[in-house]
Amino acid sequence: MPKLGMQPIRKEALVKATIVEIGRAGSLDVTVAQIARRAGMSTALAHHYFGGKEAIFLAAMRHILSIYGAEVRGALAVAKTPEARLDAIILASFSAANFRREVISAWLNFYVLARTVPGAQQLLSVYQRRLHSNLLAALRPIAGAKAVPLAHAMGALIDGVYLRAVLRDGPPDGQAAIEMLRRYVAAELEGRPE
Amino acid sequence: MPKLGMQPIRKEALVKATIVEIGRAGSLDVTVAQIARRAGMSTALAHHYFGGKEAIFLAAMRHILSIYGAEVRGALAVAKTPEARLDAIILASFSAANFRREVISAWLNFYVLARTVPGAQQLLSVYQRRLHSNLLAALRPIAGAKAVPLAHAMGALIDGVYLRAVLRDGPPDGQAAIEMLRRYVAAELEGRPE
Amino acid sequence: MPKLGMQPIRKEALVKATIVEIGRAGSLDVTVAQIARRAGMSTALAHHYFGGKEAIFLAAMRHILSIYGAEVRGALAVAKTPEARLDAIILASFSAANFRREVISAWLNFYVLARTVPGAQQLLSVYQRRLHSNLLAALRPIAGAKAVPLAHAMGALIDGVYLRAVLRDGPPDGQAAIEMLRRYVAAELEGRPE
Amino acid sequence: MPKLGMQPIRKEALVKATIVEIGRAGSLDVTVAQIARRAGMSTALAHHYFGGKEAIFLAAMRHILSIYGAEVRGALAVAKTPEARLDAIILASFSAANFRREVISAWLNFYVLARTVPGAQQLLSVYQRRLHSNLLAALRPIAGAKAVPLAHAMGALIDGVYLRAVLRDGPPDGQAAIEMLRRYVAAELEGRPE
DNA sequence: AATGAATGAGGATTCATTCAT
DNA sequence: GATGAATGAATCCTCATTCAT
Repeated sequence: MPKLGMQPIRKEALVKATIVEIGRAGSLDVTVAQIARRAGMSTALAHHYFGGKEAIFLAAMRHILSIYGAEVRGALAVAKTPEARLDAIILASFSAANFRREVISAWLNFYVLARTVPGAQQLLSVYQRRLHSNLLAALRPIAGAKAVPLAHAMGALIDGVYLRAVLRDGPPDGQAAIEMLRRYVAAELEGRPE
Repeated sequence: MPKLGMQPIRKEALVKATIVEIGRAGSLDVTVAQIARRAGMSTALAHHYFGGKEAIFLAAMRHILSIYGAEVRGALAVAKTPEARLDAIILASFSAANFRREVISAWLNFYVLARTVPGAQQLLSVYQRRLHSNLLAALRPIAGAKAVPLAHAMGALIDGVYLRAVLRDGPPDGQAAIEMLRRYVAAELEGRPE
Repeated sequence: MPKLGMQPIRKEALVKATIVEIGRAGSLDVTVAQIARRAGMSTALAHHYFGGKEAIFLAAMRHILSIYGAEVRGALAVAKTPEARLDAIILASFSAANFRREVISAWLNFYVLARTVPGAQQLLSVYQRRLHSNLLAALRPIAGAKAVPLAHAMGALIDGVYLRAVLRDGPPDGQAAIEMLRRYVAAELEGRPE
Repeated sequence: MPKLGMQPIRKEALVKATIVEIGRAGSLDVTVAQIARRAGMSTALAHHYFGGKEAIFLAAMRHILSIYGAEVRGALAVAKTPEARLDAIILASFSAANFRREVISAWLNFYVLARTVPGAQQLLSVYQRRLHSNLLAALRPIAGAKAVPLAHAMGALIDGVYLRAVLRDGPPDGQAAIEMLRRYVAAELEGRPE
C-alpha cells in the first residue's frame, strides 16, 4: 500500500544504501540492483526517484559532503579563537561520523567519479574550496603570509590520510590522524614567524 | 608478419596502453578492447599474453611502481648526506616521469583496485613500506625521535598531493609539490630538536 | 505488454525450447541465444529466469525425467498383476510421449551432461534407481532369484535401445522396441524356474 | 630438429591424446590446444597433420573402432563352434582393452558426434552392421529363426551396458557385463526352439 | 617439420534502463 | 506509488584456424 510522502524516505534509503554498497564493493562497480535491494525496493523505483545511476551516485556524494560540511560548521560556530577554529576543522575531518570505513571508501571513489562526471567534479571542487577558505580564515591571524601554502598543505594532508586509511585493514584510527595534523600545524607555526 | 620474441614487446605495449587508457577514462572502466586497440592488437592477443584483464591491470601497476622505485633508487645512490637523501625522495616523487597526468590518474585508480584485487593491495603495500623505510632511513639521523611520525606524515602528504593533482584541470605542478614537501620538512627540523 | 505471473510460463517455454534445440543440434552445443530465440524471448530474460545455461539444461532434464516418471507411475497404478506391472514399465518407456526423436536425443546428451555436471549425474542416478526398483518390484514375484540380474539387464537394454534409436534416420519404432523388451523378458522367464 | 617419417608417430600421439582428453572431459568439449599439449606438440602442428578438429575426432573414433574390430576378428579366428564364436564376440566387447573408462567415455561421445558429423555416423553404422553380421553368423546355426531378433537385442544390450558404465563411479566391471550377456543368450537358446 | 604469432567469430553473462500494469 | 517483465548493448573470454618463419 503506497503511502504519501514516501519520496524523501525512499531517496534517503537509496543514498545510504549506495554508500554502504560502495564501501562494501570498494569501488563504483555497484549495480543499481544491489543498491535497490539493500534499500528494500525495486530497481525500477530507484530509477523512478533518481532518473539514473549517475544521479544516485551524485546524491550519495552530496550527502557525504553535506554531513561533513554541517559538522565543520557546527564546530566552527562554537570555537572562539583562531586556534580553536583550526582544531575544530581537524576534529571534524576525522570525527567518528566521517572517518568511517564506508565513508572513506566512498570518498576515494568520488574522486574517481569526479574524473568522469562533471557534476561530481563540481561537488568536490566546492568541498575543497570551502575547506580551503575555512582553513585560511583560521590560519590567517596566526600564520600570516604562510597561511596560504599551509592551508593547501593541510588540505592535501587530510586527503592523503583518508587515502591511506582506505588501504589499511583495521578500522581507521581517527585519533592518530588528528595528532598527525596537529603536529603538522604545530611544526609549521613554530618556525620563524616569517 | 609474425616475428619471434614478440611477447615482451607486446606485453610492454599493452602495459603502456593500459596506463594511457586509464588516464583517459579517469577510471578502471576501461575495456580490454580499448587497451588492445591502442596497443595495436586484437583483444584475443591481449588475453593470450596476460590471461585476463586483472593481470593486465596488475602488470600496469607493477610497471608504474617499478619505474618510481627505480627512480628513487637511482637518486638515493648518488645522494651523500641524509638531507640530500630526503630531498632525493621528494624530487623523485614529483619528477616529470612520475608526476604526469596519466600516471597520477592510474595511481589513484590503483588505490581503488587494491580494495578489490589482493595482488594490487599487496603491490601498494610494498610501495608504501618501501617509501616509509626510505624516508625513515633519511630522517633518522637528522630528526631523531620525530623521524617516525614525520615519515608517516610525509608519506600521507605525498599521496594527498597526488590525489589532489587528479582533480585539477591543468598539468600537475611538480615544482609546487616539491616546495610544499620541503617546506614541511624544514619546519619540522627547525623546531626544537625533541 | 508485460503481464504478471510470467515466470512459470517463460520457464516452461525455455525448457521445451531447450529440448527441441538439443534434439535439432544433436548435442549440447546449443547457445542460449538459440534457446531463447525459439522460446520467443531475449537471452537476457533466459538468464534472468534461470541464472545460467547449466540451470536451463538441468531444468530440461528434470522435465523429461519427470514426464517419464509420471507416465510410469500412472501406468503402474492401473496394473493389477506383476506381469501387467512389468509390461506397464516397458510400454511407458517407449510410449509416444517419451520415445520421440528430440526426447531421445536429449536423453543421450543428458548422459553426457551427467559426466560433467553433478546435478545432472544425480538426476540420472535417481531415474535409474527408480526404474530399477520398479522393475524389481514387478519381477520379484515372477522371477524369484533371477529378479535382480534381470532388472539390471532390462535397464541396460532399455538404455541401449534408446541409444541405438539416436542413430537411425527415420522416426523411432516404439513398437519394435516394446517387442524386443517383451521377448527378452519372456525368454528369461521361460527358462528353468530356478 | 625435425625428423623424417614423423607423420604416423605424430598422428598416433594425437589420436591417443584425443581419447584421453575426451575421457577426462567426459564430453567433446575438448580444445585442440588440450589435445595438442597432451600429445606434446603445438596446435598448429595438429592442424597441419589432420586439417581440422573434426578430422582429429574422426581419426580417434576410427582408432577405437578398429581396435575393437581387430580384437573381435582375432577371437573369431580361433573359435571353432558357433557357441564359441558368440562367446568370443561377447568377450571382446568387454575385454580389458575396450571396456575401459576413457574408451567408454569416448564411445558415448562418438554417438553424439555421429549426430552431427556424417563421417562419424558412417563409422558407427559400419561398426553396428559388422557387429550385427558377426552375431548373426554365430547365432544362425544355433538359434534358427530367433537369430535376427536375438542379434538385435544383443547389440542393444551391449550398447546399453556401455552407456550405463559411463555413469558409474568405479572402474567398469567387464566380468559382470559378460555374465549378463551370457545369461541372456543361454535363456533364449534354452527355450523351445521356435 | 615445427611453431609462435595473430585474429575473427562467437558465446555466456551482466546491467542500466524502459514500460505496462 | 511501485514493480515484474523485458531487452539492447556491452564486455570478457575462448577457440579453431591461418600464416610467416
